[in-house]
Amino acid sequence: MTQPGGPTRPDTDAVIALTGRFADRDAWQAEGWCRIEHALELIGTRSAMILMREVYYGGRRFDELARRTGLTEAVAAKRLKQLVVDGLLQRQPYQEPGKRTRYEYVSTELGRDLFPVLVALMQWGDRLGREGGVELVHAGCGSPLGVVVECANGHEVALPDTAARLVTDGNDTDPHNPQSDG
Amino acid sequence: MTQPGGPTRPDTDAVIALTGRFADRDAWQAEGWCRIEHALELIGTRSAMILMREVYYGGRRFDELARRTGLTEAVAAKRLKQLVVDGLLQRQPYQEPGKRTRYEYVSTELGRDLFPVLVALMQWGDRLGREGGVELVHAGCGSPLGVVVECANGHEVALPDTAARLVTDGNDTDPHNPQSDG
DNA sequence: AGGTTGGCTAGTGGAAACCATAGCCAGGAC
DNA sequence: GTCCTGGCTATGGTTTCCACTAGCCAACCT
Repeated sequence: MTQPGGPTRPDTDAVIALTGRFADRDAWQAEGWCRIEHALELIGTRSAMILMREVYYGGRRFDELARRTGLTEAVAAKRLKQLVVDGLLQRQPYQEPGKRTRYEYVSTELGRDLFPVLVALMQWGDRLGREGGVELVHAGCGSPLGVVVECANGHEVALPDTAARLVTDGNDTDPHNPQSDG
Repeated sequence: MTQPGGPTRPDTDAVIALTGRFADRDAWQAEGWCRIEHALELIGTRSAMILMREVYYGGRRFDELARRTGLTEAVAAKRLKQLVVDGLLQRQPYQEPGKRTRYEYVSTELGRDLFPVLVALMQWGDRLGREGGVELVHAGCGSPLGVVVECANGHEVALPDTAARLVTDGNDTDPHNPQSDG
């Protein structure tokens, strides 16, 4: 798994193998390459994450979301506005009989795609061993949810079987074409 | 899926069904019940997350981690110390020939269990459509990684098939025993 | 003994996150 | 009209995050 002539530090049991141009890890401190950081720019605050949680739990209206998250209205308003700008939520008009038109917040597809992140966090949070809490279960069979890391070919992938590469490297560094490796 | 006599707001297409005592969502704003918040207490900062990222990428030594994350040494030192206290990392002595004993940071099992969270975040970050970046692939077949939400019985679970319940409710609210629902 | 290096620690400051309280505004209820 | 209510907005404060700069300390080297 180690690149020939690659990193100064040998691979160990439980790390991700760096391949291609990314094998020179120290060349990539510059910002803009890490998708985790991109994700955290949008949902890196506690308020953003728990507001999305409440939307998943069916919360829609402003005061509902503010109250159930325990956030102040000021923080909830600011964060909801940002989540709409960022495309995770959208405002939808609604009208209860005899009331004026209001807006509620519902998930966009981008927001719904956050589901695995929430599940992964809850699963990891479960390992922290605090008492009680809420867990997610499969409505069909009642057993608890978790996430499984898989590749696009459907293989379950453990940490030692993982490699990292720059997308601009294409597939020329994948193990099937080792001769083209820089 | 809607609880009989349940919440005031009807279920919609893409939310998690609240079951049992948790169906009264407004009774649970108190802190301590949400595993997402527990998780975020430990890895809720950008610095914690990207330090873990670098450990996954094989970083071990202090200056390596500080430099590759782009964090200042002060921030890196503070956060690494906290990650050790929280049990995600541990300090291991090492000695290069002719050098004094130093410590490097390696993942604990708790830290390694964070892997699906990182993958989920990267997968979601990919949807944000920024150029380039690093992606994770299966070393065996070269195809990109993602996470799949599954229940403990191995069923793949989509958002509308998801229910939330309090763990203290046991299984008495699962769909197989609807008569015991309070 | 003095210099160098790796691994921190300390001080300062700005920005962002969060809380608390108070105010505003549109429109149905009266 | 006036009141009330839901949905914000504004102000002010504390805390946390993070950057920058500078300093410290224990070896190892000379």
